[in-house]
Amino acid sequence: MALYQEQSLKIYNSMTGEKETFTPINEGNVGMYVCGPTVYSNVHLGNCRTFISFDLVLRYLKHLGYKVRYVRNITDAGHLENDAETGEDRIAKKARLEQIEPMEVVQRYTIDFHNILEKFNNLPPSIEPTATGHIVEQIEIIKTIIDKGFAYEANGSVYFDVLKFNKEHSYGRLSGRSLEDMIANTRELAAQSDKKNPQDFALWKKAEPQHIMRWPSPWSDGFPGWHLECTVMSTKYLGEEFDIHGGGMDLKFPHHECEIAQGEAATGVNPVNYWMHANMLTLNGKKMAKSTGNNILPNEIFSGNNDILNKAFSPNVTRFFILQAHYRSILDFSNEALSASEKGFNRLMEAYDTIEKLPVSNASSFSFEEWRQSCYEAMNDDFNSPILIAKLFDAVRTINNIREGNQNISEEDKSKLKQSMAEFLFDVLGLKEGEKKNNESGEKLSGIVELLIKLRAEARANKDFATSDKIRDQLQEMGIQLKDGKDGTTFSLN
RNA sequence: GGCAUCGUGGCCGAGUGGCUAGGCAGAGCUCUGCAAAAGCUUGUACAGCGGUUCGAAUCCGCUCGAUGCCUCCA
Repeated sequence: MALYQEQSLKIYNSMTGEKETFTPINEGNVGMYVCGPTVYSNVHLGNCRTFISFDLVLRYLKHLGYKVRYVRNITDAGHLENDAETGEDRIAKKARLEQIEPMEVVQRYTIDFHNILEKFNNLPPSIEPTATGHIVEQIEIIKTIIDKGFAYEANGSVYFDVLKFNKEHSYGRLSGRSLEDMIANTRELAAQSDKKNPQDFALWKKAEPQHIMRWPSPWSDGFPGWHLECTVMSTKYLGEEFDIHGGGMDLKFPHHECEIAQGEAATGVNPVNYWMHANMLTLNGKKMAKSTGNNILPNEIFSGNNDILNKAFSPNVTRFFILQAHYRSILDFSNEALSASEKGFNRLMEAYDTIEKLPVSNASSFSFEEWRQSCYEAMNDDFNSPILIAKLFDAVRTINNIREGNQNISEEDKSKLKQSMAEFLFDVLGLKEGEKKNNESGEKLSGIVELLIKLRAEARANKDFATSDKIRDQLQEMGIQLKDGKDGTTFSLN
């Protein structure tokens, strides 16, 4: 029996604003689509938060025994600067500025994106399609939408007719807007536009002569609109109706709203059952964004080479910091918050390592099953990783108390606890087991330190504290921390 | 201006109509030759003002403040 049959997962659906019991279309299988990055620059930590959030979702679904097809796209064309009338393609702009081919830009930042996510220990998607690889499909769906009467051609470009669509369906459900309000409050300057209506959005844009990224189509040599690629690639690989669609909160409107419209216009059915939106990461209380310079790059965190942090933090700790907040809450990034996470994280991992050394008793003084189920309940409640982590810290206290002889654990519970902790820490939260000093020089180092510990112990036995303190203090200066415990001295590298 | 979200102890962050997470910092204690490290113990906070209720920080209203979207954005 799969775990998902025992556990009742609830997901907050942005469409309804409520937590709903998750039931996939095909039992045991989940289709999930997440909007990926536009690869025109390095991903910053804010971008990463979204992908880490959905990595948590993916991992938990898999842990529950679902077979998940996870599709995450790469936007390598069609994403314009500013508005669609005058904007320049982001990729093309970068290529022009750096005097390289657009595909070089795409390649460079796609590689960067993959590297960073790998450092964060994100699982790769099942399929990672690109917009430029699906031009044919995008042209086909535009034809369909035109045939159904929800799009029109104007001067070589094709626009989605929002007003027409709104008469038969409804536009604005996801973001809680009404088209009437949008029309009443639009700040659109009625510039030279081919659109019938300011709310209409481009499905296909005719390329200006200087525009280098262009493809032939029945309407013009041009390029697809940004919203279209996600509709095409999600439905191509997951079906006209699929389970989960995710993305950053800032994509809710207009991007996801347009996706719903395109999907319904083309197929007549609502494409997505559960909409999930990850909230923003802020820095100094403001949204982290490339355009404003208010951001930090993952590599700047890992190296400590930045003005915000006073030291480097590992990808593991950074991931832990992100998971200590719920994915739907705004999270503020700061040196203090990250150091607090680091300390907590280290304590958690040390307790995990302690489990196997615990003395066992005939019976446990606590209920393992109750604790385990409380961990599942946290995750079942819309992937509440902060609560799960709190439960893991409860286990830390229990583990330490057992070690101190204040509590007991049975042989059976001990192995179960170890297994469960590993599952939650590594499989579900996606943390990496500490980088062990598992190489040859590491072994030699620990041999040397063990020797010094022995010498120091001898000095202490002879009450030669000058020597013993010298060894301890100098090792400390080198970043090797000696820890005098009940059963001898151990050490750790800072 | 419109739509939406949020405002929790020194800091970060969950949650909830009464049983009042968790982490970090602080304090006390244990251990220690002294330290450090580690461990244990310890915190009644929920923007303000009204209202509903036996009871609200949790529901409703207003005020103030912050943020997001409305144009590209994870």
